[in-house]
Amino acid sequence: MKKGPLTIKDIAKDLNISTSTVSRALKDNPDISPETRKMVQDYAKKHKYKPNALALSLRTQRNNIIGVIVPELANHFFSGVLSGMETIAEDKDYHVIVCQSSEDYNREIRNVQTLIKARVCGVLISQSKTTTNYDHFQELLDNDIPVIFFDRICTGIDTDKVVVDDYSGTFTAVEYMIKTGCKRIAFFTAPMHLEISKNRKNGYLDALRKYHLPVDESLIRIADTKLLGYEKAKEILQEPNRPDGFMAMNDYTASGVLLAAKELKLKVPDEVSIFGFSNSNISQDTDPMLSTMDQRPMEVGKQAMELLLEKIENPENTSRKNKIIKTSLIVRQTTRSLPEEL
Amino acid sequence: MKKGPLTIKDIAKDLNISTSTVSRALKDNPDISPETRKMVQDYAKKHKYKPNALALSLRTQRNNIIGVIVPELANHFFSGVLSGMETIAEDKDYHVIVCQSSEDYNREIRNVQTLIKARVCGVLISQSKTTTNYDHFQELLDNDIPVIFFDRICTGIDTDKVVVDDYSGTFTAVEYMIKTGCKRIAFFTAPMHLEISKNRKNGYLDALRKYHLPVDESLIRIADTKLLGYEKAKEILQEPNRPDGFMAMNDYTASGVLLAAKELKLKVPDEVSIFGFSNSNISQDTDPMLSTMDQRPMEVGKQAMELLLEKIENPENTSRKNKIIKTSLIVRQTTRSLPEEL
DNA sequence: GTGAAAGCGCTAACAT
DNA sequence: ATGTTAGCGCTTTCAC
Repeated sequence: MKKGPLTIKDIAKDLNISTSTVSRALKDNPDISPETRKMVQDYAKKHKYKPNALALSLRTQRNNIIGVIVPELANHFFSGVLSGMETIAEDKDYHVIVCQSSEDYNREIRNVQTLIKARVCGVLISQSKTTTNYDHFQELLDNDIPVIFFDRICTGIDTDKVVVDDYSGTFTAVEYMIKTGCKRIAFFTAPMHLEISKNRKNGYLDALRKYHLPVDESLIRIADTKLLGYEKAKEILQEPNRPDGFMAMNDYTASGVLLAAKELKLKVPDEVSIFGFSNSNISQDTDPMLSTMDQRPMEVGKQAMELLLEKIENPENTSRKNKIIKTSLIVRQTTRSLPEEL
Repeated sequence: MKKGPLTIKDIAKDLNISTSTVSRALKDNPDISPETRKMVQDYAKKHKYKPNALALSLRTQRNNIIGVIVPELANHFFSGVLSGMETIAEDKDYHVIVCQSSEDYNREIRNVQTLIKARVCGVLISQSKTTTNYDHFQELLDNDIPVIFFDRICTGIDTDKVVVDDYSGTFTAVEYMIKTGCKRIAFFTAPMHLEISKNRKNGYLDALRKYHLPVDESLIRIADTKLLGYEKAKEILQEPNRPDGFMAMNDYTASGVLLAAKELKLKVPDEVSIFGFSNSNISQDTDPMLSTMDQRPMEVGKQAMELLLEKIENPENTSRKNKIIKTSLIVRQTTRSLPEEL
């Protein structure tokens, strides 16, 4: 009676052959006679032999583990992204180790150390909001561990990235409102030092320009929470020349705008159109339900993982790749319908 | 110029000592002279030596990886649970590998195979809704891999479990409504064959009994979605002897009930109290915001992970442990305030 | 067609 | 106080 899991050695002893023969037979090596192969394979199946992944890793120096660092797991977007990553990884026989930075720079550093120690063969990162120094990311590269950033990308490190197309997402949403009759569209955004804000603003401005609508700076406000959305909308909607459309930073802000409009007895979407962003759960909970842009978290996750695995499996290819994930328009009830196409 | 990461061998060669001395010096073994120790440690730090976890695992037959199988990652409860697990694991230097079954029995089987192959040292499972056969779980135990179930426990396998206290959560919520003046409380539940429904119903009934309120079977309805909550509430609220309180299966159902009450111009909470369950995001998005029971996902995750690590580190202790995580009452705006305590 | 032996990185008996 | 050796499970030359 032996202890521990069955090894190649055990099989060899039991079958009176050498370990190398067993090893080869298991991989259907044609050098080995068909009879021996069959014998070994039958034995393995019968005794549920499972190769020791640890020993394998030690030899190949590859453990097929991918590390992922996200700011927060309990978040609709990130858990969706992780879900997408999982899907691809499972397909190609990789495992995913998750770490959360909890938006904390120091914890993020520890996450990186952990992953280096675990000798993962690649890392996917969406950086914490508090991270401003990138030495720890560089350390990954110094250890020859490929890194891909997604969503919250790090512009200070030269590597591949996967981002959501904020520019054209915003452009499309604003264009939709214009096509459905809006003439004065307000833009509620996050602080302008963020990359995301700049891209969204450009999308907004370009849509207005395309349709020759005037740009009114007073319609552009910093508001990225439900409360701020509510307050600023209430303010702006009581001015003489009130807007007839709102492009919000996210669904929470949009829900605040909606609240303000309802309180002012303005009809949504007839008098005021509202567009959210993210397609988070809340967008289906409001009444009327929010029109919004889906950021396709699954797709972000899948693409990032695919990019990484490609890089791992073709290390000689050093070209930079940036993927931009198109958002997808979700028209619900806070915007009007498109007029019939010609 | 050598390639690959620095090994003990490299250090030994460079310092003209043996690998065992290096190994010992790195662990501050007192057998080694302080000078040698310092020399080795300084060298290691300077050259950023990192022990090869793979080689270590091969020796110790332990890789400090924990597998987790959840039905769905993009879910408020499960991502919270995972978050809690992560916290504990990180503390004790374990890694977490996530798998999602996507509520699919066959995928769950594959998840289990994957984890066995990866030779994880323990597994945490919340089973898929479609799982009715437990052979794959048994296989984990046959491979000497400790298993803990959480939330969606498997009653067919003899192992430790961590569950949410549905009984007393419901009891507490119903009791709260009674204390704040409700006399006729409806109970909206999921299908009664589920463990969770039975436990909740018992909590509901016992609370009524404690305060000598009559049980009216017509107030107990199957409703576990927003739509069903809306429909059944609308129905029941228009009957002559309408209820003045609702205990819902989850926050979605509760939001449907709220919608119905608002449409019928009933004042919430003055004329109708409503309790949700889960403390999911939506509970803060409704107007008024829902009173609900928090299921403390973090706590579930932490406790499950602690139980597992204890089992891994003390394999000789074979006693069964079941943990019941108390829910916590969250009073928002769909219930009245408690009268002043005496 | 099969076996013996070396080696992946590290540790721990067992020398000296 | 330090070095030598064997071995964790597996693959892969190199022999025969």
